[in-house]
Amino acid sequence: MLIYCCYAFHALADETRLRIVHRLSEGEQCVCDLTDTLGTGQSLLSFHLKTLKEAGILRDRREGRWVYYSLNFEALEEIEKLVGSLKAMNGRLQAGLKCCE
Amino acid sequence: MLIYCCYAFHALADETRLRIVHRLSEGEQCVCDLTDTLGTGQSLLSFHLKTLKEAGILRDRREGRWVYYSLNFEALEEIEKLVGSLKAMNGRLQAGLKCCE
DNA sequence: TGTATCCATCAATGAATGTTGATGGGATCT
DNA sequence: AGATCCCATCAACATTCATTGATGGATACA
Repeated sequence: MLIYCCYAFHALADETRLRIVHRLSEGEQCVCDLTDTLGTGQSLLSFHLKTLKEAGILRDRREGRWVYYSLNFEALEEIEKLVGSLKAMNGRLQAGLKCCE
Repeated sequence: MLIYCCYAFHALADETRLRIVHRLSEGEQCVCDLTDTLGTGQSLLSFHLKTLKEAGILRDRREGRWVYYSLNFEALEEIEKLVGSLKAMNGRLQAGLKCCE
């Protein structure tokens, strides 16, 4: 889980990719729409989409000439769970309890 | 918020740093303890601690010769909020509603 | 069949980053 | 004051990564 999140964090640790994710949080989009919206070169955008996809954060779906990308709900949940678990242990210790895992 | 989380994600996008964060989730520790636990060189560990601190994820506190590091609860909450908001919008669209921001 | 569109891949370049070893600064102890 | 311990910083190197432009593959349309 730590290792997976390491990949996921790396995928999210880029301004262009975060903007992509933010756009896709509004719903699935094809590459050409993202190119227009983000003002990025098509080649570069494709590289970032691949990075996000390989990290499990995006899914893709082909429809004719177009490829649609969308967020992978489960990946976001994994990240949220990890961060939450760190917080949880922190909170327990702040309350004077011990970690039992 | 996106920009801040970009820095935070970058800080977390490293296996050594994730292990540091995981250790510190059990409570604050001084650098020499972390050096023993993680088996990392002292110089390298100091570099990673600085990276995490500059991203706002860690706090440090000096006590005599020792410097103690601990997690910054607020930073983790920011990350959790961002990831959660992405999920939330995604969910709304899956339910057929529109994003109104 | 030929052309146009959408997208991925490749090669090349420059910048950023992780790692190591050596040095130095600050605090404690004798 | 001198020695020792904890930690940060510096220089140097190798590696990774973002970016760009060119090429190619797949699909749709005339």
